[in-house]
Amino acid sequence: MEFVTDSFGVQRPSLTERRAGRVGFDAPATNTSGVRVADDFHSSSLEIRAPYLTIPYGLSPTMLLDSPMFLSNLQDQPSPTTGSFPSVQTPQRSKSLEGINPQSSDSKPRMESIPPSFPSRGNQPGSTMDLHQFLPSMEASVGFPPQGSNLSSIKASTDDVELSDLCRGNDRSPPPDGSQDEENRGGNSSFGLGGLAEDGYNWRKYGQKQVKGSEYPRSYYKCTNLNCQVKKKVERNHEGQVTEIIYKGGHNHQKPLPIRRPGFPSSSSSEFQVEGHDWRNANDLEGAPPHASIAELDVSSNISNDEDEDQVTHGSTSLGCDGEDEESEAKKRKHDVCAAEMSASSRAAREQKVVVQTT
DNA sequence: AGCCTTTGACCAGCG
DNA sequence: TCGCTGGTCAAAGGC
Ligand SMILES: [Zn+2]
Repeated sequence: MEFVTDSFGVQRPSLTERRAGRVGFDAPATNTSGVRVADDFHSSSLEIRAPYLTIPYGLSPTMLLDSPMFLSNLQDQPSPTTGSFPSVQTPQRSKSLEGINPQSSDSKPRMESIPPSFPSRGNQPGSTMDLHQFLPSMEASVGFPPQGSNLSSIKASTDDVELSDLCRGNDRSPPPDGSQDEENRGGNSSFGLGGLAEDGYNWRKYGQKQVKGSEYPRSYYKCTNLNCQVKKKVERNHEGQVTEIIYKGGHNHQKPLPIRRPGFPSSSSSEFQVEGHDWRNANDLEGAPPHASIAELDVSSNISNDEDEDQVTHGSTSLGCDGEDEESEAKKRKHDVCAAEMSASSRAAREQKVVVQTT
């Protein structure tokens, strides 16, 4: 991706023109459908993915990232990797970093969003952090396996953040089966889970493609917020579970108002609760909105880690009041949630582990 | 009407 | 220069 000045995501004039010119289509031959199944798995993505962090399912990546504990621990707790406990290693940035942070003029655009905050902490390349400590706290704040969310693992790299094995439906991106509509429509997701990886933002899918390194198709999403060019790539397996999520850029706005009703997850807001945790309530609340923190975080990620906290705190979240339509949505969501929960429970048995790998 | 997903095609980077 | 690949566009259609 390419970065871009500030108009990232926006149709570039040149492009537009070009496209306009070709309207009638010529249809050469690009066959998107040429699905290739991971043959050389990892070929291109390897570098990027190599470094990753696997987190117990139920944890929200965002939370992770936002969690001060987590961050601080990453930074301060270098320790050897123990077999039983996770450790994090910070990879050095890989090539593809680009970002997009239009808003922060000073920062170069780059890609990463949630993750950014994550990696930003442990930027020392090659360093290994012990996650023992932050885990507990995270769990606590997150509320462990949140219903409906099946985050089984998260991968994070300095470049892009990757969340792996998120539960299906977490993302509002459509499941393979086609039930997607429920999830996506109007930014409401059926599972509501909005995706753990989700951060409580609204996303619009703008493309899908079979990526060579991955077995599953990758979906591309953009933040629907005006002026926000954050993007994310989501990969889902045949079951609809999110296997990987990569965020790019940082949000320059607050999360959409969640409609949160006790006991019910909300659609867009569902994302807040994806992990059974409400961003607004947690420590991350304040600013945790991935957006803000991320945007800046990633900026600092290359450099120092000190500022993370500031950024993390700087966002103020409005606890949104409930909207009217909220109820109807809530109902709808409830329904979805139930489904999600069911599946979640079945998946509960998944291994909960944190694995960090470095290149 | 508005917003979203789907989907085929185009574009750009890279080897 | 060519082909591959990832990313994006935008028309079409759904809700
Ligand atoms: Zn945004």
